[in-house]
Order: sequence, then structure tokens, then C-alpha cells
Amino acid sequence: MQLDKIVSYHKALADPTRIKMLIILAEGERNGQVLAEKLHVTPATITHHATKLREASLINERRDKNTIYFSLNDYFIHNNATAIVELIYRNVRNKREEDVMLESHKKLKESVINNFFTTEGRLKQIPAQLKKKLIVLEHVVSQLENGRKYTEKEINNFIKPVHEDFATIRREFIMHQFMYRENEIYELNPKELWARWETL
Amino acid sequence: MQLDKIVSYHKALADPTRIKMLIILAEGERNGQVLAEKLHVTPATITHHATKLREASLINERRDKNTIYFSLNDYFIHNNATAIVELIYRNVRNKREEDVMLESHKKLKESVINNFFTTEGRLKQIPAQLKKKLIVLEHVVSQLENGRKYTEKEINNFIKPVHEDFATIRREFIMHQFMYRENEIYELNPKELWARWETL
DNA sequence: TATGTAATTTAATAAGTATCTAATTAGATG
DNA sequence: CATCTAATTAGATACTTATTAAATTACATA
Repeated sequence: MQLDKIVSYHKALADPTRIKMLIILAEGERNGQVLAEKLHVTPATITHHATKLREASLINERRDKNTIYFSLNDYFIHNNATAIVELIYRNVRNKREEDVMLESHKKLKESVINNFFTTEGRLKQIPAQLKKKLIVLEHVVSQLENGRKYTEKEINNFIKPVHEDFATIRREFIMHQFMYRENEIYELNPKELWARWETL
Repeated sequence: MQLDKIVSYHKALADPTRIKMLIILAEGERNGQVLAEKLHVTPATITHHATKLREASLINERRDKNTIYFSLNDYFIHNNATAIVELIYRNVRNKREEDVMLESHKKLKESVINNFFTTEGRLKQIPAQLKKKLIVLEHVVSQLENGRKYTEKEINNFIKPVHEDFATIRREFIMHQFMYRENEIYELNPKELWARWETL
């Protein structure tokens, strides 16, 4: 659950001293002593706030001799800002999409899954018909975690309980854009890229 | 200072229960009892959180008989999310713009201000040449407060110590888009609208 | 090695907050 | 009016957090 991450991002920004730190750092990197002086607090307080900001990935640091220079992590500042909006509306968006899915498509999907899987969730056989095969693949691949990186071994172990021919299934995942592979690491593609059986 | 507003926005979102409330409300309006049950907390706790969310303008409410229905304030949810980024980078952006101003422009501006104003800041005469006049007007108008509303009398009193012909200066402010007037109330225009002497 | 500087850790304090129970308010309805 | 329901308030408790002074660590350098 990334809820924790979003909460800690907003906690990090829920304090005026920390926001002022960020405003100062927008001008360029600054060390602890300087920040302490500008904000009229002790260096210990800066350390405290820097820890929170670091945990939320809002700042970077660089050491030069005794001195540690803090700077903004622009990437995360920009990206996390809208993450909350995504989180709030995501579920409802998925539901709306589901509503849009035609009754007939729902029925077909249901029947394919019922017919090709055992009650224990094992795939009896890989459908020959493309449309049905895609339904089956999507059903299986959906049980993988979004954004997580998998080794090939992990993918194999994930597929094995579903179907003995894990190599074929794994290959089909890639072929139909459900996943992508980079240096032996597998990851789910965003759903928009998945092959669409609804249009066949 | 709108820092407080931004802090309270992030405080509002710095709690998992409140985020879950918002996620539920994204599906549609809900009353306190229902939220309490879904989140496994008491109605008193919902009241507490609703207060925080209301203070940050993240929710609206509607009363029907005994029941109060909460709903999302989509507008503020979307707008506040990026406000923090604006705040952090605003100052630095203004500074960078200044850096971009050409050396020759800086020199001209300096010399016009030096030549047309007394050391006490009084305008010796209104320049005839448009470019120089704009530099002078910009210099004077910049001392007004951004976002503040002024009566005509206030504007006159502001200009008087600078130049006796306050009516002309005031008219020029409007003419060159430094300010706008609505029902006798004057306000600064955003800088993007100001007449640009740099391009003449 | 001794000394100095920047940062962190620790321990203490004060303030803030999430949650609950119990009491209270506000409104609706029989 | 008596009663019911939903919401709020008040008071209590436990937890978190912002801040500081003092002690400690990590480096650098004379």
C-alpha cells in the first residue's frame, strides 16, 4: 500500500519550518548552519527536519569535508504533489471504467474464466482462440503487483501453480504487452498497453 | 502570507484516516454514520476529521433533515495539490527572470531612474520618450502592493509625493496596463500584462 | 596528537493530535 | 410533548512531534 508514502509526503510538508527550508533551498544548496541561522532555530532542529524531508525524498545531500549541503530533489517535489489526487480518484475511475465495459464483454469474460480454470485457479489448457487466450492471460497477469520488479525465476514460480508450461505463458505476457523485460527483470506494463480482447 | 493555508492543506492530508475518507467520498456523498462504519471509528472521530478537511476546503457538506452528507470539493483538491510547488519555486523564478534581463536593459533602467528622480525619490518630469516613460511608470507602480485593492484617493495620495500631477500618472497606470480599475477600485495587474519597454 | 568545526544523537519538555466514551444539541416524527 | 436519530461537544488518554541544551561523533587541519 502506498498510502504510507503519501501520508509521509504530506506530513513532511505539514510544517511551516520545513516549507521555509524548501523555499530557501530553491535558491541553491545550503548547509545546516546557514539554514539554522536563516530560520532562527538551532542546528539540531535542522537535522530533525532534514530527516523528515529526506524520508519523503524531498531533498538530497552532498558532503564536502565537514559540511553537508542540502538541495531540493525537484523530481519528487513535482511528482508527489499530484499523487494524492491520483490516489483519491483512482478507485472511482476504475469503477467507472468497469461500468463502461459492456454487459456482453463481462459475460464472455466470466464464462471463459469459469471454463478454462479449475475451482482451485489452475489453468486447464491455454485457449487456442486469440480472444479467449487474452482473457486468460489478463486474468493471470492481473495477480502480479503493479510497479514491482520481478526476476525471471519469480515469474516462473508465480506461473507454475497456474500452468506447468510457465515458459510459454511468460513469453505470451511479453508478446501481448502485459509485461516488459529489461536485463532479465520483468515488470507489469501500464494497463493502457495491454492487448485488448474487447475489440476483437 | 498564504503559508498557513498550505500548511493546513498538507496537515489535512497527513493522516491515513482522512485520506481514506476522501477515497470513499470520491465514490459519492456519504453521511457521518456510514463513514464511521466503513472506517471502523466512532462518529465523533468522523466529526473531528471532517473539521480538519473542511478547514482545508477539501470537502463540502449538505444537510437533509438530521443527516449531513459530505462530498469532495474537487476544485480545491486539484488546485491545492500543486500550490506547494508554486510556493517553493516562486521566489527563485522571479530571481531567474531578473538574471535574464539583459545588461544593456539594466543599465538603461538604472540611468533613467537616476536621471529622472531626485535622490528623495521625487519625479523631476515625466519623460516624453515612451520607453523612458514606461521605465519611470514601472518604477513607481512597483511600489504598490500586489493583490491589494486601492481607492482612487489612496492612489492619489500614493502618487502625490512622487509627482504633483497625480491625475496624469494615475491615468498612465491604467493606459499602459500596469493597473486596472473597476467601480472606482484600483488594483495592480499581473506583471505579464504590463507594457514592456524592453522591446521598444 | 590536539584542536576546531559541522552535524548528529540523546534526553527533556511543551504543544499538538487521534481516538474514545459520555453528555449534549438539533431536528424530525409519532 | 416524548422519543428517536445524527451530529457535535467535552473531557480524558495515549501518542506524536517540534524544539532546545548538552553530549557525542565525524572530519579536517595545524
